[in-house]
Amino acid sequence: MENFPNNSSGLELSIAMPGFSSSPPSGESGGIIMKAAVDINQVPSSGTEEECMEEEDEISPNHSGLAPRKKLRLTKEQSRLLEESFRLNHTLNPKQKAALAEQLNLKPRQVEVWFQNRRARSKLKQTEMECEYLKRWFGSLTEQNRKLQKEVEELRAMKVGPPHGRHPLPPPSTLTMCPRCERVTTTTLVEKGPPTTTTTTTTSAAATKMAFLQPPASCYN
DNA sequence: ACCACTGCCATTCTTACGTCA
DNA sequence: GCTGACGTAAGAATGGCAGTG
Repeated sequence: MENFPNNSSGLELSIAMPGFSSSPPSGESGGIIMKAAVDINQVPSSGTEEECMEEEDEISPNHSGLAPRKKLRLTKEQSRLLEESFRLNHTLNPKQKAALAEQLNLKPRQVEVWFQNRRARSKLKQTEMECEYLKRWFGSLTEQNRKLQKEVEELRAMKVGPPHGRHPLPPPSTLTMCPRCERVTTTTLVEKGPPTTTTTTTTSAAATKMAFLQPPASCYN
């Protein structure tokens, strides 16, 4: 059973989102090929931006207004290694940071910043996906609400005067939302049973329409 | 209480790309 | 087709704040 991500640090949805491709995180934005992209196997030669940066950023640029800060563009290989590390760990301890920085020929601070920004991008992506998910959920609930309203109207009509020998309607159902996890359930009342006897199912309509609709793991705890 | 360190966040700013005249 | 101006997205970097040991 897939779980809705309930830890924001997890940052990885395991749900299938229609219209969303789990694109490679950062690096190449939307298939854009950067002109300045360096060959993976190419060792940065003297004069590449990385080394310029390495040399220049000893000089504290910026808000003095004098030396405009130079922006480093990571090579594909550097990005690849960073992504690989990120996949393993979303945060680095000082040792890992230093080792990675040395391996990439970057400063520890740069590695740190990259991870910082990478976490932010993940979170943003996560938020966007959750937003989309909630929109779809809302749409589904609206539809379900519409059906239930219709059902209520039919029941009211029956109460006024049911035709003789008419096939009985299915028992009325209600939507309830778990206040803790906001999981919506459809509750069907069973006639002649004790008041607590209900058959509770997850919103089947929504669940079938939206394969990604999964209750949070906390719900099962 | 103070300090150093670290993560997060909002923001700035550079760079590369696409579009258009 | 080429070119320069302009707008925009991506992402590297910065500064500030809060939490922690």
